[in-house]
Amino acid sequence: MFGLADCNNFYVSCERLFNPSLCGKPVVVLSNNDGCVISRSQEAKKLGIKMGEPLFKIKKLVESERVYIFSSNFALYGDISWRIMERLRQMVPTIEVYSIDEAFIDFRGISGDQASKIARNISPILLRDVGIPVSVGISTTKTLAKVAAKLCKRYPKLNNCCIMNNASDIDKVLDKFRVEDIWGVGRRYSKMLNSEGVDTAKKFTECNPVWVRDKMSIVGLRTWKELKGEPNIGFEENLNDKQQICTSRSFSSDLYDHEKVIMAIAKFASSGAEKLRKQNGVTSQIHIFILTNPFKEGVKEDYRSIVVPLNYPTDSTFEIVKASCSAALSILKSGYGYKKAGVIITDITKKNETTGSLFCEKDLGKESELMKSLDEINLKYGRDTLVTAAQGVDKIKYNMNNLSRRYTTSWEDIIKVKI
DNA sequence: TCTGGGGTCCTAGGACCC
DNA sequence: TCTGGGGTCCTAGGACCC
Repeated sequence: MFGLADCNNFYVSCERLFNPSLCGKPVVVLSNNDGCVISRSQEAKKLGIKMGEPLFKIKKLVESERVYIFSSNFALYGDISWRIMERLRQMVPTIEVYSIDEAFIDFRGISGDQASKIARNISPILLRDVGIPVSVGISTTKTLAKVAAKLCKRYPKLNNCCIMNNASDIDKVLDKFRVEDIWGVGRRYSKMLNSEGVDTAKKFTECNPVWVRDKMSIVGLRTWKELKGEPNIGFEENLNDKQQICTSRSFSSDLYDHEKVIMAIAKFASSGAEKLRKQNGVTSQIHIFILTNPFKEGVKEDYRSIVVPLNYPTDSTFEIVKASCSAALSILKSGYGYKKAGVIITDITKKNETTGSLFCEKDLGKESELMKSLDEINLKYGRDTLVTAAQGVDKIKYNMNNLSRRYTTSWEDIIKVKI
């Protein structure tokens, strides 16, 4: 059996944890720059607020219905997530942390009865020890466990735990389960399937596998097999090392000043480099991209990206910032207002498994020590205590007008709460 | 006026090799 | 009129996820 533990309305639940008066009220959490809705309480869903909806489109509703609004506070959510995962690890054999608010559980080698017994305890214990409501679904494959977890959210009488293991139950569930709700079937595929008359998960399992493979590639076929109870998606305990690290932001206004865009790129590059060092990686290739506001009509539109190969694999902030900035400089065009930019670090290998370069003139050992000191100083005295000059001193403006405190991770904020 | 950010995997097609 | 067969690697783009 496989299980899935999935936090309910995670970001909203985190905000409520430190502000219980929000319980029972409509609450939403916004994306960076206070752009779109990315988490909604049950009450907010009931008001018809959709996932991904821009804030300005629901302004009226927010005012008339007194919806509580929060800017995203990832320092808080990340820390609460870590607590959830640590507590979960103590209860079950093995977990795969799948996202900030979800973990798969490997129950293989344990009897169905025992797995069910454990599963029923997870939600009450996490609620008691961490304070976050969690749905738990278990079944014979990851995809079916996803279905089961979704049922918990649909039927409160399940008490946040749904065990789906006999064939006739699964059959009944799939018959009522819409194809667009299946994990792995997105907007495009559900539209295609619907147009072919395949509107339920059950009908999907009755499709010809050759047809499925043809229309939805090998990925779709895997989903098809999983729904029929045949495990086809691997269980990965260590998903920590990223194959690419992307750091990007939208700006609060269009930037016509190239210098400002370059400063932002330098900042993205250096925070990417820091994440790279955290996983002991080195990169030999970076992508830079810049774009104008695609929603704005009547202005000149531009999207540009460039791939920069590096001379030798590196984790140095200096190298990565330098390469990123000069690449960005080469693609920026005057007269365009840039709304968003980003740096993607790719071609990542392990630092200790990478051979040095014959033609590198730098003392890489020294550079490594320097980076270590840089990271230590920024850890001790706070982010951006020490930055590259390219990044500049002036902060680039982002909208963040409804930010809660970092209740669990910032010493200043912890003190404030106590007072 | 205001529209997120960070990932994964797969496929097709081009450039190149012998 | 006729023009091989078998590969690899890379990239862009598309699909999906949260």
